[in-house]
Amino acid sequence: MTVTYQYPRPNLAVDCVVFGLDEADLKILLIQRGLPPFEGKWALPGGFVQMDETLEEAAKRELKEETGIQDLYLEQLYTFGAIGRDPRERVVSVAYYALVNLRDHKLMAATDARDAAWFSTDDLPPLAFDHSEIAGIALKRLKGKVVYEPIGFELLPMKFTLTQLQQMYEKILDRPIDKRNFRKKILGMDLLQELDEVQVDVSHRAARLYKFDEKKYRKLRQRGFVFEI
Amino acid sequence: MTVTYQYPRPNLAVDCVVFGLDEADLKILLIQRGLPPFEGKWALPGGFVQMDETLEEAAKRELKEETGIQDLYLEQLYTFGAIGRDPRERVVSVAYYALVNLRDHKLMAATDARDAAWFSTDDLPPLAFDHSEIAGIALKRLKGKVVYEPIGFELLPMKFTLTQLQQMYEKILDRPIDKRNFRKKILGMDLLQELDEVQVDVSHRAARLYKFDEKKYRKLRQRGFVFEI
DNA sequence: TCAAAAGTGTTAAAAATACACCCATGG
DNA sequence: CCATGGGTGTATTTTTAACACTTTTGA
Repeated sequence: MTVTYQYPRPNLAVDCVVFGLDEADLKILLIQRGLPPFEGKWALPGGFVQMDETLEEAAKRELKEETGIQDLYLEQLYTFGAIGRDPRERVVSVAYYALVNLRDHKLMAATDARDAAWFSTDDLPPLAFDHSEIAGIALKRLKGKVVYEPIGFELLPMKFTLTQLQQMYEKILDRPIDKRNFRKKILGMDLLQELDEVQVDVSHRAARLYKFDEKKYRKLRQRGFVFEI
Repeated sequence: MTVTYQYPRPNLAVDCVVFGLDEADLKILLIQRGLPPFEGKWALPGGFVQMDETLEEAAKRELKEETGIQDLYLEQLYTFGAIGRDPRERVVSVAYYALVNLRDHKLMAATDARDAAWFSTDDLPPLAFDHSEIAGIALKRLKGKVVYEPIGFELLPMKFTLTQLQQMYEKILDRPIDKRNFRKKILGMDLLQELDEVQVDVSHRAARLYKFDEKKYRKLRQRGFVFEI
């Protein structure tokens, strides 16, 4: 299929910075490119926007195609439009960032990608295009946003302990948090639902499990409540 | 000039939400469209991105062409990519928001625009395309950002009184601020340079003039200082 | 019984808020 | 001399920060 336009148009793409958390640290999902340009190099998953899909739909489609990941928290980050950012031709890219629970999402590399893998945010390989810059901006946004919106829960399993929650913030913000003050604050918000369950298979006292109460949060926010760590 | 591509591409545009402040309230700059679609309707200034310019350059060019405004604080807001947002064809638009000192910028409507005018943010006319939504998101962003980045100064003249500064925040945030506490806080940040000048032509005690010290702010920020109202 | 992490309150310091009067100037 | 907005300090409340020991559990 070919099309003709009266004026030239930039190509429009989406790129995704997918964050995941494991026991060790905060990670980003990268794919190894199977095609030129930058063949063999690591890059953010992404691709061109089709005419019948929104930007967010394009981001979700590409993620699924290239990494197998579905059902995630996705939010627009920034649009990158520098002239030479793609060596072939003009490409403007709308970047998204996503948060997933790393353990729930098994990777499978597919179309256009040789491989897909998680990389620690403080040990990223050199990336194709301007993807290092995009990843850096995404990380900065995540650090900024996680403290005043309850998005960090997206990185955890549905049921989590207060220590897991605290460590999530410590890893993202890269600073220690006082355990007692943290618990006081987070429980005081009345956003967590205390479950009648505790950890299993741990060789020490099992911690109580909690889950984030989305419904309660929405109600509180309507009344002017602002989440804050 | 015509061009042929292998696959269809969305058209790429920019739109600008320009905020200005006067004695009365916070305003947005609109143009009255001189061409279809939505001919005669009010809309955000904007237009298509050319191949040899970045997104920000496109935004600045369109603003200058359509309203005569130059030299302003400009920041990317969000990219809008819903399928039917332009009735003619698929157009993805990168929205920017800008802050100007209303009195320094005389408007002159030009290309594609019949007219350009300032409208109070709480009394906007119905707008073309999805521009009402864009304006709403821009206002929300401004309210959110003005409290933790010193961008509000862009709305004031270079030299301003503390009362003007306070009223700027009151108009944007839409809530009263205590005069003494405000002065204590803002002067305590050590970001304002106290000038040896006072207001002229006022029929009461003339207030001292200040200016924002950009250099000092950058230094402080490097040391971890975070601006906050 | 030991190792490992869970769980729990109080005190001090800092920051935010509430609040009212005198002063300088021009008309 | 009056109207208008400019300029200033203190007391109270709220929020944040610092800090250490006992409990539970499985190995």
